[in-house]
Amino acid sequence: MLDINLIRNNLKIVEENLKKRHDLEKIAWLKDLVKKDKEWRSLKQEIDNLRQKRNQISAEIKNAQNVGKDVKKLIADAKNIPAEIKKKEASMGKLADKVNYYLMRLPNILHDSVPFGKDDADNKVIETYGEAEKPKFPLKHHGQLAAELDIADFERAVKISGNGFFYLKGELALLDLALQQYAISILVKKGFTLIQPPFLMRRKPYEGVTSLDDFENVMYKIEGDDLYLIATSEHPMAAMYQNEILDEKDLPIKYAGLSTCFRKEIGKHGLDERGFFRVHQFNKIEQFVFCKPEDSWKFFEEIAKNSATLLKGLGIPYEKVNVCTGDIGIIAAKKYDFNGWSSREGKFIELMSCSNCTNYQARRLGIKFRKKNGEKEVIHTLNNTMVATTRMLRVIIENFQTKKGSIKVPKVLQPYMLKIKEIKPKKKK
RNA sequence: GCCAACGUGGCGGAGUGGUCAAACGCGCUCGCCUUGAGAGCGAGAGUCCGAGAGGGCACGCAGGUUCAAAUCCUGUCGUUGGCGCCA
Repeated sequence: MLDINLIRNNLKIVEENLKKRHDLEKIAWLKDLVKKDKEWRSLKQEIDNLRQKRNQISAEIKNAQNVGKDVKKLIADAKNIPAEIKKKEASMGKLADKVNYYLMRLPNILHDSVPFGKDDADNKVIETYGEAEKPKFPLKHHGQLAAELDIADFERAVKISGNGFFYLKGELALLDLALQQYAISILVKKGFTLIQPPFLMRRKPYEGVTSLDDFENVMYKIEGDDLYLIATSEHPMAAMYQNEILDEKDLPIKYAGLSTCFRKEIGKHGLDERGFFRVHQFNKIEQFVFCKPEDSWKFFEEIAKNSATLLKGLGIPYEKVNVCTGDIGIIAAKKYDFNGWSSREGKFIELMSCSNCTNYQARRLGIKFRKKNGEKEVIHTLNNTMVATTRMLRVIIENFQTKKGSIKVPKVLQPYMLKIKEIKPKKKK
């Protein structure tokens, strides 16, 4: 959410920002927003004056009663005021709702280093690692190979839970855990605290961390309870300090969120969307940082580097992309995507998404910090995927498969999976 | 899940329809004093509108009653205790 004072005092900045984002239809909102805000303020003044009058008469009534005077006339005077206040409050409420509607939907102010562009074609690759090689033999689709090796069962999962679910078995289940543990080990060494949040959240705090559309399109609701399955641990982590004032000396707070994620949305049907790419349930380690405003760009680079460390460790070629002004979401001021190389498909696929939300997310959540001199300021929040296991499993299965149909386990993961070096076809007994 | 009590500042805790928004105590920030620390003294610290003067709101949250609500009523969330259920 944008600061209303920015709109009151620096409308030009907001307008330029919308132009950069190619979000032109929202420019038309600004005029109405300014007008409604003005109306709201003058109405508030009227209401405050009425309240003052009412408070004065109430005090007079009290004083008159104390000296035994008749208060009938005063009470009659006061009697009409509450109704008048109520009427005006209803109009004020409507104005506030509209102002809020705009504020919630106007996007964050972009950082100057975000490349100008229209859509994902204009995103700038700013770093590459490894060789994006074509395979030397025909690679199998990860879902097919996993089924052949009997380390995943999609068909039976469909039978009991529907499309988009899976059983992980044996070495693949171990590999899933190993990825999480490897990710955790990197982050914990960097001073992150591992945190396992609740996997279900109430509606009201959830509204603070996601768009209303998500409730319809993405999130699973528990029938009969005011609870939703989390779509990412970012949500319970961000909501954690809602409406709190943190102490400057406790910052930064760096969390490595560990959770299963649940999402209704599911990709188009077709070969490349089957298997582990778009699924209703997956495990994820997520980086989340609360910090002082002056530190957020430093941490933005730090959490991006952690993702790079993980990909390098696994030996997955990647490109780091500076997402352009037209393709970035409304919450982030700047975003890097990390896309891993899939040699079977011969293209990069999105594995991680790293955002500096500056104070945009925190303002909506009401998270501030108290400075040493007692002043309060809205905090900055950042998040970045460390590893979303199913996507990573897909890349590992496809990139590290051998001609004879086995899968080589990346060296860094071997200590976390009982020293298994290779997932081989099982011998028939 | 049921029953009961409770929910006030950074913390402990007063206040049970109007003189109250925070007595009293602890902690915090700034200043004076001091070589320094401590003690002592003084000032400050919710939020919104307003250039300011000033005013509004705020006692878990949301409603209601009343001229007037921390205080009365209803709902809700939470805490604690008791009972029940249960990996």
